[in-house]
Amino acid sequence: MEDVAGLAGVSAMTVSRVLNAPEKVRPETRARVLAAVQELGYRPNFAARSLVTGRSGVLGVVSMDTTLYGPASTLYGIERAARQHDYLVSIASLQALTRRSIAEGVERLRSQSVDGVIIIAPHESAAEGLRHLPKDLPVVDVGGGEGVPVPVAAVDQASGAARATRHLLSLGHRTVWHLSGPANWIDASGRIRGWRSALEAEGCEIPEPLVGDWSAQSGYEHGRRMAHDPEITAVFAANDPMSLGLLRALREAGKRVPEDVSIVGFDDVPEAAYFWPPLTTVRQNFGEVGGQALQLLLDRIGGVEGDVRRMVEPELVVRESTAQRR
Amino acid sequence: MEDVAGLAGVSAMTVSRVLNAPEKVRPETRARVLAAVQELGYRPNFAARSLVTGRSGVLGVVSMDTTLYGPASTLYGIERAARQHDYLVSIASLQALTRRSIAEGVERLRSQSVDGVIIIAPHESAAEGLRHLPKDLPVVDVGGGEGVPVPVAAVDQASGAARATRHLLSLGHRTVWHLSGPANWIDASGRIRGWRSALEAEGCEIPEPLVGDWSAQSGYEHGRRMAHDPEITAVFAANDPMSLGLLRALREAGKRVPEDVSIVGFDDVPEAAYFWPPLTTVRQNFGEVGGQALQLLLDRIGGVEGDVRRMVEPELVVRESTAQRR
DNA sequence: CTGTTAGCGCATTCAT
DNA sequence: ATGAATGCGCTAACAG
Repeated sequence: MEDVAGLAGVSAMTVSRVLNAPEKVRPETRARVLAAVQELGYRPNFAARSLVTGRSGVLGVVSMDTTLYGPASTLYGIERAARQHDYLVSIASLQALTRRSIAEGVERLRSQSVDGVIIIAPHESAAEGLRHLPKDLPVVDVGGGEGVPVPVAAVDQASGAARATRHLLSLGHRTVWHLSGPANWIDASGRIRGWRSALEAEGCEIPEPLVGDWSAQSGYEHGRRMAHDPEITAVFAANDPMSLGLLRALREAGKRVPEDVSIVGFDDVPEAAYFWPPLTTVRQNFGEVGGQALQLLLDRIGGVEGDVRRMVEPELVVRESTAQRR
Repeated sequence: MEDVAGLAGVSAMTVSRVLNAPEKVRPETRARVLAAVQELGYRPNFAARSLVTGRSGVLGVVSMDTTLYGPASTLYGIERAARQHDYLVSIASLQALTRRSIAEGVERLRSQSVDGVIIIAPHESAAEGLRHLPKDLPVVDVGGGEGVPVPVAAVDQASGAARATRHLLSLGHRTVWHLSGPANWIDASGRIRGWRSALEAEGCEIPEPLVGDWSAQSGYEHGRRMAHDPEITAVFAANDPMSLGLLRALREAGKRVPEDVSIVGFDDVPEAAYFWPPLTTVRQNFGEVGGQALQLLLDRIGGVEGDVRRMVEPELVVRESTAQRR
């Protein structure tokens, strides 16, 4: 910076001003400095600035398995939004969602002095972890449940599940079975809630939910059993991979979809339109959730207080895996 | 830090040593310092350390669309490996893989003084971008082509494609058609190369490759056309989503897989085993690639010179979408 | 093994 | 509108 100042014939201070508050410097001086910056290829030292301002310009994201479609898309949304606000995003991925591992991930990020952290941890045990966070670090949760002590951005799972269920009911099905995710996942319980309330509202019988583990394999295994039950004419599966497994199991057992059984999934992964048959499913706008989470975090960093919940509405995408009950 | 030093009755320097080179401090002193650190909840200031050491402990990853299975998995592998070496990973995702956008991503990362950058950009235009990188920044490329001027970690695409092709040939098919990715993607051209050479080695006719865009939709569209040609009994598709589209198109047209047409994909996404029929495909170990890339980068940061290529062998996973020619 | 001195590159404060 | 002095928190180099 001294060099730049020298070349431009000003003091280091002026260079600093040009970079941080250009309007406080006379245009001609500014131009000279900028030219010098260009010529010398000067790059501000981030660590030094951070040392004196106390802010790093880096945000952290703690997440489990960023390989899954949901977390990956959310992360992508966060990163895109962060870029627009001139923030960089660092990631800490977790092996498990225990209170300890969450604390550890946050700690790792914090030791690099991130300005705030977004936690993607749609699991009950995460809520516990969120309660024991350092108070002096702005934190936002993505997909968190009700009792979470920090701002939350999430897709309205219950609403999406209700849409799916009502769609099936409107097709004349007596009731709707549910292949759910593991019970201690926030998303899973939200979807169960929405499904159940939609059935209740219509006075339908409420079957016991079948519990899968999100994988296509678990959908397949449950599907093999369901195929034997002629009562089952409509199934709402809690995500698209399970729907895929379900689809295959039913077909192998000689059931036709949607003629014999209608199926609705959840997520709308890019491939869902090319399942066989094309899958009716509930689309989650993860990018939007990521953007909302970032905004919430920026607010927090800016000193805005209070617990906020930003809910994003999911959307039912009707394709060919659902049909009128016969 | 002064406070810690005071409480432990030592100088600030000793505290610093305890944190960075514990073996250079007498155990009892060390214990006292550690206790003081605990009690005061002291956290080293990262920016200050970085300012004086010149290293930040942060690595950058530049990638396009971390939503796709390949990049997401690679990123995950990198992050996991980085954690073991006490590095944090920051990401810069790109909208497009032009020379400009790559330079911009690297620049964004560099302005936050990352110690090195890994570029996931399996696209030809990226090679151009890689040639114009700052010389003073350690860079490693994932999935890059031959002429790339930096160390590269990648799956051996040609080898995987050859395996897939030979598998089909060994099943008695006269030749193998290829549904490729866009020509300017490194992976796509590597797979074309491997497929072609395997056909040549057996003296088979080499059909013109059909060019898709990686999406299930493009697989579907090409599939509709291919279904009319009775000559086509074996297809090697350049990734799993295209295979999915292909599968559906063929079936809709009344062709059976694998009885009428055999299909091999590439990637082995988690759902591939639940396609209908379960997809024979080539598994890429992205985690391994990520780990290798990180190691390469660490070497570079450590001053190791030279262009290195670390190739990871893919593996053929035989399932039920391929069968003997009838 | 431990302490002292110095300075990393920048922004804040107070002058001019 | 610009400059000079000061210190952010830490570690490298040297001294003891």
